[in-house]
Amino acid sequence: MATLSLDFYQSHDTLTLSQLLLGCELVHESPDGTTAGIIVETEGYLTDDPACHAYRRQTTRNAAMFGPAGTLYVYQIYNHYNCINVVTSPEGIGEAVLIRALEPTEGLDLMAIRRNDAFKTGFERYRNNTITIDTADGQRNLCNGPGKLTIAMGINRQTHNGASLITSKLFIRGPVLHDFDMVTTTRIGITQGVDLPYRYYVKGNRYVSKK
DNA sequence: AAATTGATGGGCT
DNA sequence: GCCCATCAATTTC
Repeated sequence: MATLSLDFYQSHDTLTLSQLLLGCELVHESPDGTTAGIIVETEGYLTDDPACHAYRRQTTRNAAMFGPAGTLYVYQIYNHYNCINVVTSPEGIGEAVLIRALEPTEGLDLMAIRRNDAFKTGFERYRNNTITIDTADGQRNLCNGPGKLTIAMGINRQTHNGASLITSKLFIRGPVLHDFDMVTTTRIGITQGVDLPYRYYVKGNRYVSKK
């Protein structure tokens, strides 16, 4: 399946893209190896939406959101975690799609190594945690949340915030999942705009972070 | 089973 | 100083 083009990111509004990205495959061809997973859960953030990081003004943190469509916005949340967004608005406007969960398809062993390394260097209380991919539960645990998938895919703020999904080693391939039912609901973990139905996920998919 | 809480970085309200 | 688009252990029905 072909890599999504600039034209694709430019041709739809943010909420449409939030839905169209479901079933597409996020791929990272890193120096350590390739990992990939099907996007099964997204949230849209709009410029007139109080929950959006770009709601007020451009700052050093949210600057990438004001880049062209197809730019990656990576931000840090709650200490050690990062979350990734696809910018979906023209340059100068800050809208994006948060990728909240992946169904892993490639490089599960590398994902587990990265998650386990993160446990060792992360919060002291989780240092003894281990993920194994021998079980279905272990595999489900790799990428079923925005903080987890960012670790498993080897994405970090330093090298990926502001990067282009069109020209870099991190990109999205066109839909590999077809004919699924989609659930539309409210977003998770926010304190503003809590009633807006901007969260979408693949119905029945076991890798979705939360029902 | 569900609700609560601790960890403690980095950018601003 | 204060506030988080989280994760996983712990506590509480």
